[in-house]
This record gives sequence, C-alpha cells and structure tokens, in this order.
Amino acid sequence: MRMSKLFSQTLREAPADAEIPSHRLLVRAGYIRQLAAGIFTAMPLAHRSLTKIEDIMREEIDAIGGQEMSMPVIHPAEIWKRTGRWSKVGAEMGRFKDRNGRDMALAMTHEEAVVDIVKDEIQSYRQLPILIYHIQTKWRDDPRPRAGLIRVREFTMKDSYSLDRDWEGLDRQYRAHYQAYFKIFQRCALPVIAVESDVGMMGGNMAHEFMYLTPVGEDTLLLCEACGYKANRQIAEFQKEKPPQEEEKPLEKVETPDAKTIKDLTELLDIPDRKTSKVVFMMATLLREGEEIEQLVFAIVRGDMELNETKLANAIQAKALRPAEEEEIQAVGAVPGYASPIGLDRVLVVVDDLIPESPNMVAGANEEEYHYLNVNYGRDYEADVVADIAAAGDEDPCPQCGAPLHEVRGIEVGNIFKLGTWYSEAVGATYQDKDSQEKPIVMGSYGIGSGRLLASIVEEYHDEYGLMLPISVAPYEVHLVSLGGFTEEDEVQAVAESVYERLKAGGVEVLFDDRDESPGVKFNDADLIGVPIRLTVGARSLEEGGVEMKLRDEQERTLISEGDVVERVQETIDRLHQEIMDNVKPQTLEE
RNA sequence: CGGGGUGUAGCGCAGAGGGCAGCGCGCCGCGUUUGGGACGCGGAGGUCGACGGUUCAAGUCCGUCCACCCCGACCA
Repeated sequence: MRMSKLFSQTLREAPADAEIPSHRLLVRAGYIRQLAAGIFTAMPLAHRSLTKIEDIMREEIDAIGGQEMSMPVIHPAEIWKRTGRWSKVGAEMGRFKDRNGRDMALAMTHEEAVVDIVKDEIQSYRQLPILIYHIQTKWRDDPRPRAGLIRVREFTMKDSYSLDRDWEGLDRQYRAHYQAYFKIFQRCALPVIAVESDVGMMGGNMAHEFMYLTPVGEDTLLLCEACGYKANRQIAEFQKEKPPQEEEKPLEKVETPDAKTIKDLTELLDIPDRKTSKVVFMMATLLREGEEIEQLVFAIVRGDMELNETKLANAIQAKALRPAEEEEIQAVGAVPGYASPIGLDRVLVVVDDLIPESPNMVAGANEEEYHYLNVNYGRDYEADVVADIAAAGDEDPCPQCGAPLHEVRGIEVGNIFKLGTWYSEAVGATYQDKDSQEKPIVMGSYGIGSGRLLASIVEEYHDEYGLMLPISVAPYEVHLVSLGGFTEEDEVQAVAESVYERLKAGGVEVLFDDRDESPGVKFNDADLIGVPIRLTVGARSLEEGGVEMKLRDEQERTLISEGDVVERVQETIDRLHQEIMDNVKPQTLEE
C-alpha cells in the first residue's frame, strides 16, 4: 500500500477528549475515527489489524471444532420474549418497530438466535456435540461508553456457542475454549489471566473472564500470589475472621449525638469499627409472581467491610439494584445514620454471614441521635436472607489459603460461560437421546470483542511516539520509507520502488511511504503507525551499500544489501512470528 | 439517571466591557529544502452546537434544548 493513497491521515495532536493512550494513539495514527459516543469507524489500518485478530480467532476456534456462520443482527422481539429477556433486559437493548409496527431488537448477544435455529435443526443425540460461532456486530446501549475502543456501544464480537448432550460434554467444550482463548491472546502477544466471574443475567453456573491487567481497566480483581486464586471482585470471596465468642449482654440504648457515620460512632464510643454493623439501603427490583416490584433492602455488613452489590443481587435474585433515596428510607420508619432493622418491618433484611457470628454489636436505634449497644442477631432481629454479601478488598485473606489477596485492575477481553439448559428449556430446544428421552441441549457461550482486544494490545505495546504492534496483529509487516521521490530521475526513489515491488511479489505486506514529505515527517508517521519492521532507503543508506532495517521496538539499525532485501525481510518476519509463537504455552483449566 | 466540564475551520486553541471571526498545525498553488514533524510567497476553508429571546447590532447577554468528555450509578 502506498501511503500517498492511504485513506487516513495522521494527526499531530490527539483530540482533546481522548484520554487513555490507546484512544489517543489509534486516533492520531489514523486507525479509528469516532462517529458518536461509543461508535467508531475502523479506518483501513484498524480494519487490517482487526481482520488479523479475527483470523487468529477463526483459526483457533476452527481448531477446536468450531463452524463459522453468520446470524441476523436484527431480531424479532418474539425470540427474546420466549426466553423472557425482552422484559428482563432494560434500556441496554436497542429496540424499534418495523413498518408494520412489530417490535424488533438489535442483537446484543445471540443466545436467542442460536436456540431458535437449534430447536429446529437438532433432533438427535447423533448430531451432538456441535460448536458454532460467528464474528459479527452487536449493539449494547451502554449508559456510559468511554476510553476509546475499550468500552463502546457498537462492536464486533467473536461469539461461540457450544451444544452438548450433557454437562460432561459442556465441560469438555468449556475446557477447550479455555485453552483456545489463552492461545488466541498469546498469539496476539497480550498477557492475560483467567479469573472466576459472576454469571450475571446470562444464567449458568460457571464463568471465567480473561483479563488484561492494566490500571486503565474497569474491572477490579483479587489475586492470590500464594495459591493462584483469581476472581473478579464481583464474586471474590475471602476468609472472614470470626470474632471471639462473648456472653450476650442486654440491649442498651445510648445517646450518640452527631454520630451518623461509622467513623463518628467508633470515635464517640471508643470501639473498633468491627464491633459495629452498618446498613446499606438499596432499592431492589424483584420478580414476585411474575410482577416486577421495587423493594427496599437493608443490606447489613460489619462496619469495617464494604457491601458487594453483585453478591447482594445474587443473594436475593434481584433484577436491578440502586441506592435508595432518603425519602424511601424514611418511609419505612428508618433514620439514615441511625438505622437498623430492629423493630422494623416492610424491609427485606439481608445480613452478611459474619453478622450472626458477631455478638454484642453496635447498631442504630432508628431514632435521631441514638444507637443500641449489645445488639445480637437472632435475639434482637432476624434477617430474611443470610449470605456472603461483603466485598473482598486488598489484603483480605485468600479464601483458599489465607494469604493476603491483592487488588488489581483489568480489562475483560474475553469470557466463557457455562450456560447449561436455561435457554434450551425456555424454548424447547431438545434432542432425543439414546434412551428415546427428549432432553434439553446443554449450552455454553464464549465471547471475545475484537476492538477491545486491539485497544488492549495498544495499551500494552506503545511508547510516547506511537504504537508498537506485535507482527501478528500489525496492519502491515513492513513500513518502507523512501527518503527520495523529489525528482523524476531519482535513484533513491527508483530503488525504493524496486524494493517495494519485490517485497510485494515475495508476499510481504508493505506500507510504502512514497510521499513527498520531509524525512522527519515520514519517520514520525512510521513510529506513530507502529508497523514492526521499518526499512529506509536514502542517499545515505545507498552510499553505505543498501537498505537500512530497524525494528520499531529496538534502536539498532542494520544495513542490508539491496539484492538481499526480500530474503532478509522475510527472515525477520518469520523470526518475529516465531518469537510470538514461542510464547504460546498450553494453559489448562484446573478444578 | 445524578455530579462536573466542554462545544469557534480537518486537529489543537484564542477571542467574553456586545460593533469586520482570529492564531498554530493541517490543506491548495509556486519556488527553495531533504536522515527525525523545513522555509518563503500566495491562497482556500466557518450556519461560532441548535432553537428562541434582549438589542440598532449577539460568537459574546438571557432562556430552552442537543452533542461530546470525565466521575458515579450501570455493564451479557
């Protein structure tokens, strides 16, 4: 490709609203342009990189038996109503009516489309297992797109769906994906870890997220270096130290002026914060007899801990959770700052499982300026649900080995889910087994977003001058810079043209800077675009005997005689590919 | 949805006591220059986010709305 014809320009300055490196550099280098919040155009450079990423995904999913297909991106509402997700999913789903007034949806994921086709195509156990996948556009109307390609609304995703007779089969396909995903990310040279994750609204009973660790990530993870425990904070567990047992003392009401926070209270009463319990007020959307209701929830954790909203939502099967408004809290007779479940009804009380083990706690008296001492769970109040709802944090003891956990941030670049039979049962996607019984198909789903993956790779591989893409995902293998091109009969330009033609003939992907620009402009653009191998043809290099080669991530320059260019470049390309493949190591899911 | 911020040329920004809409980069033409974002001369490019109001006169003052960014809520 000649840069004089390339449909994109580099920018000397990044748009003011781009903050993280991958966003700034991808825009500056001319890979992407923004159309609206969370909606981007992939210019030719990004398109080439994305295609390479997608081809890697194709190869690895094909290798575990995947069959690529394409599915509709516009769905009739019916298939979403059949699984109940038409109403279960909120504004995140794009909806519209067709000309006849029928409800339609923009696909945010394809479980519905899969089970709809599967229920008709699969009849017999002889047809299973199956692995299908597609690489297509999905739309999720995220309330807050941000950070360039990291979090967008319209995106391309590789989604696989596994279909099995039983859970053993699902387990095999899940493990196969676990390994294939590591291989995909390793081939993209992106370091990732797999963490256990929440199964969310997709249902199912096991899920892993593949995380690229970076401070710009939005997910918080807890890792144990001692035993290897890794989990998303949303589900991370930790060992809770039980307090020493004590005699239950009688309930006592004390005056606590201006003690609205745990900190005020512990200072006033001179007690540690783990002797207090704190109430977090949430409004939960619950399904009761098919009706959606909003219910005030008192979520109670020990004063030294934080509430984990995901755990709470799972504990009470809430469809949605939001912080309660002051009026909603007062409506049930509670007093914010001095609240407790003692003597209240009309609230759903959920206590962390450590609370029943904690005697003689301090809690609010539901009266301005008063708290109770020696509150004992069971004697003074009871909960509707007792569950682990406390958030694990930095330095908390690992649930497996007790060593301190470490909190890090990550970007979720892929995920794998054991869906089970939830979708197949909802639509009657069954097969007839050997024993003539109709059984629901057991499903899994497995996704990787290609744009987010590209952005993560850029986060990992860049410097102050631009991208430094691994050769497996770079838009071109070689960036050929001609420092000639100013006169008709220019030897430098003639050599560069010849090198360009010969490299192309040799199957090398070349971006040829044939523009009439100054050397500084060309070198800076080459650094910005970040192609791994740079070749320079200039009067100086010709004088010294040939063409200069430099790798984007190294300072060293080597001179190649003009006749050897194709061979030497191909060797280098092979070497760079090989270096990436040398780091591809099988990763097996351990129980 | 709550809090904060920003909308002026392709990009980065100035202009704010109301009175001809500017600068740098980029772009076009001519010439010089050529190993790390060159220089000279000449040029093109704007419904100043939108609508409404005040005024002789609005980029500037007032109101409403919209878009985008950041924090939070949210995130299969």
